[in-house]
Amino acid sequence: MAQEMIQEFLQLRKAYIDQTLTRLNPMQRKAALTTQGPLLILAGAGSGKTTVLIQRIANLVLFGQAYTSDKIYGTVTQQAVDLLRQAVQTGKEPAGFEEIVAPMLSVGAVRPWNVLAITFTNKAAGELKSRLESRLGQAGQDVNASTFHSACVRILRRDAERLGFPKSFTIYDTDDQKRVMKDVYKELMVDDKFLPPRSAMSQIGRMKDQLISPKDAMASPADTKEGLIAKIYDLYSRKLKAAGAMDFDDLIYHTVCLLQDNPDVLEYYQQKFRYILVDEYQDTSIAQFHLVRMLASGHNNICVVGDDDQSIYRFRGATIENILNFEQHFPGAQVIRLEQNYRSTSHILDAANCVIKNNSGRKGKTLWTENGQGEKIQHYVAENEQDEAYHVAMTIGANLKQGAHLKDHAILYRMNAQSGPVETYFARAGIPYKIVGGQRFYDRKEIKDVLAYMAIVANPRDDLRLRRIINEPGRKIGGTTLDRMAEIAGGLGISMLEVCRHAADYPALARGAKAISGFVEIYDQLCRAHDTMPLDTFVTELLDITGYKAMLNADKEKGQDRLENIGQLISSVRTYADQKGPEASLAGFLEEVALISDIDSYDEESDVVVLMTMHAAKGLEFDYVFILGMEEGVFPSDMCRFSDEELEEERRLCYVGITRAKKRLYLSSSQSRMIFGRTQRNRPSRFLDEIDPGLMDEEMSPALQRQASRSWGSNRLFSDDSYPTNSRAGRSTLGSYGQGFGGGASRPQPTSGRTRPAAQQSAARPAGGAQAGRTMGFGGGFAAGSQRPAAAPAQAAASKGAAFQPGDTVDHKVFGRGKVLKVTPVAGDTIVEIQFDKVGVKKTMANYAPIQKVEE
DNA sequence: ACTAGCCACTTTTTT
DNA sequence: AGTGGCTAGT
Repeated sequence: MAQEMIQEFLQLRKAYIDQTLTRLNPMQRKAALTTQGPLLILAGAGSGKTTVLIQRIANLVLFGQAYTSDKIYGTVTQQAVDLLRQAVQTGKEPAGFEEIVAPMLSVGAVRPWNVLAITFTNKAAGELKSRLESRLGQAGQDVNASTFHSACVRILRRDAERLGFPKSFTIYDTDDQKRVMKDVYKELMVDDKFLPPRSAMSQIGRMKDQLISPKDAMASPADTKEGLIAKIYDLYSRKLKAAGAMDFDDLIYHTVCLLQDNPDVLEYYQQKFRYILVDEYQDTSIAQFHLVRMLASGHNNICVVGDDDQSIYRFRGATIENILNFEQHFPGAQVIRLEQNYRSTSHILDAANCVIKNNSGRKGKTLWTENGQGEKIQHYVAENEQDEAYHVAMTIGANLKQGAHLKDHAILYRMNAQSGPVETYFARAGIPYKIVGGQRFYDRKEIKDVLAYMAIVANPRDDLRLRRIINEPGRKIGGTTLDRMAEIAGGLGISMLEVCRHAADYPALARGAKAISGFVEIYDQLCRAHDTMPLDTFVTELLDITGYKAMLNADKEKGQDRLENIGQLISSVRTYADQKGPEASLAGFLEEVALISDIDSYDEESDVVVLMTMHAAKGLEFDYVFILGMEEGVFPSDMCRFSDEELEEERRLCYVGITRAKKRLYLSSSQSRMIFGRTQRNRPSRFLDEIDPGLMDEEMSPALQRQASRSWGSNRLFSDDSYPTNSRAGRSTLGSYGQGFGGGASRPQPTSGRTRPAAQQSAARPAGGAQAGRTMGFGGGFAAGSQRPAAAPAQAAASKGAAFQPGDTVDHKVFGRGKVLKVTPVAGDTIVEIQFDKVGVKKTMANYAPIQKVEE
């Protein structure tokens, strides 16, 4: 009898646990319930892997191994069985459940702080934590979730001294690295033509990713160049160590060294992290693999999630082999594939599959979905990048009319530089947007200066940062003095600041001694301020003590902007201090700044169009996705011309880009594009050719259609000579032209040059032709397609600006209705200030903004 | 020591 | 094309 009761309890317990996973499909469920031993989850794009990760952690914390175990902690009573049955049947926990049944539901439940989850970005870590918190309450916050880099910093902060680094070591960014490298080049008298510093830096980085020490590198140089790199690597490392600094790669490298050389430290972390999860495993490096394997070798509970088709960071040292060879690295590993996609329409998914199947060396999987076909993918052939930007804006406008929001739209591209034309267009048209990536806020000069001041207070050994600000504002401490100082410091093996303190003792510094002691005075003042004040007050005070504020106040041009930026920095210090409470520290803040990336601050709630690279878009999803620059030489990039491996990486990147889209995907290629200061004509990307034509509609820029009709006789523009592989574009152009011509509705439009002298036009506005084309396009679009662009551009521009008067009611495609407040003519255009009903006052450019006068 | 002007280089992607 | 770093001149 008792045995039957126990059996029933076990069955009910299993059912109950199952019930907590109701939203998972069978494969996802299996992944969430497989808690012991090595596990590889091959998760295709949009397969719900984040949900699985969360459910898996929740299952660990709430139930441990109860799902598969026959153990029961406590005595099974009829009451317990009844309560549990009731919970299973009703889906609700009855009174008494918590006290009587809950303790019997778990077998070896895992304490949340014994779980380590590694994510790719800080943002992903934050999201994981907050979703865990809503599932598990406080326990969710106790789970360790962070990036490799932040996890390593935390480990190193405890024990950096064992490696000969101060606990408050500085983290060097790329810019800092470059400066050190410059010194190294000077000291070793390396010719930077023979070996570009960038190349040396990246090769050194790759060595660190492979756990090759400077000694290893020096021991077996394959040729002179490698020998030289080894020497550079060695000196570079010594310099960083002397400065008490680590670069990004060092954070991983030194952590691995620390754990390898200190069994007690390793054991501590093996005990601490009993369950390890690694997301985006396809983008881990060799060093990261070793780190994971060392940590996991205690309990062997290692779960990695990834998609070999989404490996896009090889250039940064990621080795796709980690995921391909997981089963060899961790014997007995189970593998679970998640291939059902919940994100995209089947058209989009099929297109992604079309592209990626051209890669070799894949684990191989095919995503499928139960979502409908959806609309076809659109391929827009633009005349140039302005036309491309214009088309994006128009399409977004049309989507908004259908009820979509700005934030549902993402514009993706290969390189940050491609954001420019779109940005310009959006800014003028008043379309709200945000760029993710590009130059970071923290990369601004004034910010880096203030941070450098903060850094030398935290780490007096940081010579590099000292050099940055010792004469900023000017204190009559010049290059010669600094070089001598560096020499003395190097000779004595002490920091430059230490040399400054005794400047008078060194004859070489006699001339600058007074200025130097003035700086030391300032430095000591800073330290006192730091010791006695809250962090944000300290930074505010710092600006006064150092004279930095006075310097900016004196600068009429850029001073105010820069002070505003610094104001932002101070408020982020305040936010940090509020968040961390008594835990807040200067080093902690600097560390957060060093490791933060732009994507981390991306806020998906704010209703703006978002622009970013496809790399940055990894892990995100949007209803409407635009991928710009689908051209050979742009995407795939020119850099991978000679390497199949790199071409495959580009293709994976394309796969990532396509699979970001939920509802609609817009691809565009441009016939000509200004790139690196040159106008190029690229043929459409091979990735376009790889997509089944049945999945895609093609649309050609109106400007190109007109051109096509003009050159039809000579048949030059789309001859097979100029577009060898673009027969599809050629056909459809002719097709659409043919229709227009056949219907007699359209005649070749006059060129802009005919109605306005070409010389005058180009003098007034270099890209006048293209811009005029856009302006007209907008007009046509807003007149519901009834108007054909026909007027001369100069007139169109002038008349459009003049069409608005204060008091007019206008309709803006993005902001809706509004009243014109003010009209200000400017060179070639008109600023129209509008009070909108919903979004307040905005300024727009008449020629660019999607506005139309409304008769009342 | 500082400034102005010139040249060269940039850009593939980022923790 | 733009920026940043470097040189030469004051």
